[in-house]
Amino acid sequence: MRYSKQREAIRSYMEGCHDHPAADSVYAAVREELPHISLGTVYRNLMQLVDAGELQVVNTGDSVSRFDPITRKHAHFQCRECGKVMDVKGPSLADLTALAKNSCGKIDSYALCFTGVCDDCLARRSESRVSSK
Amino acid sequence: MRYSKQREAIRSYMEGCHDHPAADSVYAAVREELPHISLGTVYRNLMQLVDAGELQVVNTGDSVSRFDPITRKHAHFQCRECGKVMDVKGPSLADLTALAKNSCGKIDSYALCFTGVCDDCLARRSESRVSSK
DNA sequence: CATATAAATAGTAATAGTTACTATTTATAA
DNA sequence: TTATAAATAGTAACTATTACTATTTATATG
Repeated sequence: MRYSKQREAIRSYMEGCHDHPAADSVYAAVREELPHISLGTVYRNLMQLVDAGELQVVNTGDSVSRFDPITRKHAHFQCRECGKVMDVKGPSLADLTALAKNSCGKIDSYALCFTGVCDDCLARRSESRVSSK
Repeated sequence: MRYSKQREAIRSYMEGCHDHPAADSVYAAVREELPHISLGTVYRNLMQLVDAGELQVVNTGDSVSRFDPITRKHAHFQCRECGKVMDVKGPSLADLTALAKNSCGKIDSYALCFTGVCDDCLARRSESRVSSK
């Protein structure tokens, strides 16, 4: 894998990025620094970084792939109101397989995404409830 | 929701269908009975049946929506070799939220899909290993 | 039973996310 | 310095899904 300023920009953007952006968000962000970068380059490099073990793909079930710089397997939470995705610590593969009753094959990974309403949206709700009274 | 033979065919096909087909598989299957049914009709009716609580959407993370006549929330297992999706009993929302450490908001649902190699593919593997010796 | 009407359909076009292709640029080894 | 292979930008293609529209059809009512 040869150096390229495009990949470096993507890598350094993703490094401290904990809001699980989809490719188009990464594209928008990196374009501030490299206005001529193409969306295809963003996709290609994100996948290369995944293959290199520097990123992880997160699929919440809403038809877009998101990217996470924390490569240790972990659960996520997505707010159905604002769409935000957050990390969830706790469940390990061992915990989860211990709960699983079926013997369908050899389990070696998982994807777990919780759904609900995030604290911010809950707060926003009660704010507007109060102010409308 | 008015009767239609198309919806009835989709409903009765899905009723006893436990292999979690995607829309295109449902389309192919129902076309044997109704050769002129259109793919759009299949999608529309599958979603209507989901809205009516007769089906559930299953997202394994491979970019297609699958459909499941068991509407009680449950986990799944997908074989990375053959793509097959199976039901997994055991983990409940209560079990899973008990494991989750973060307080990101109010969790009210989840999607859990295990990944690995199914028993059939494991058997196929050892078969070919034996026969190639 | 006839018929009005609103729901559903088939067929097609459009959309979103993603991948593939290709001519050109660029990192880097010799 | 230069050869070369990897990477890029830009565009086209692809897949899953949704939207649109003219036509058909289930069904409630007179």
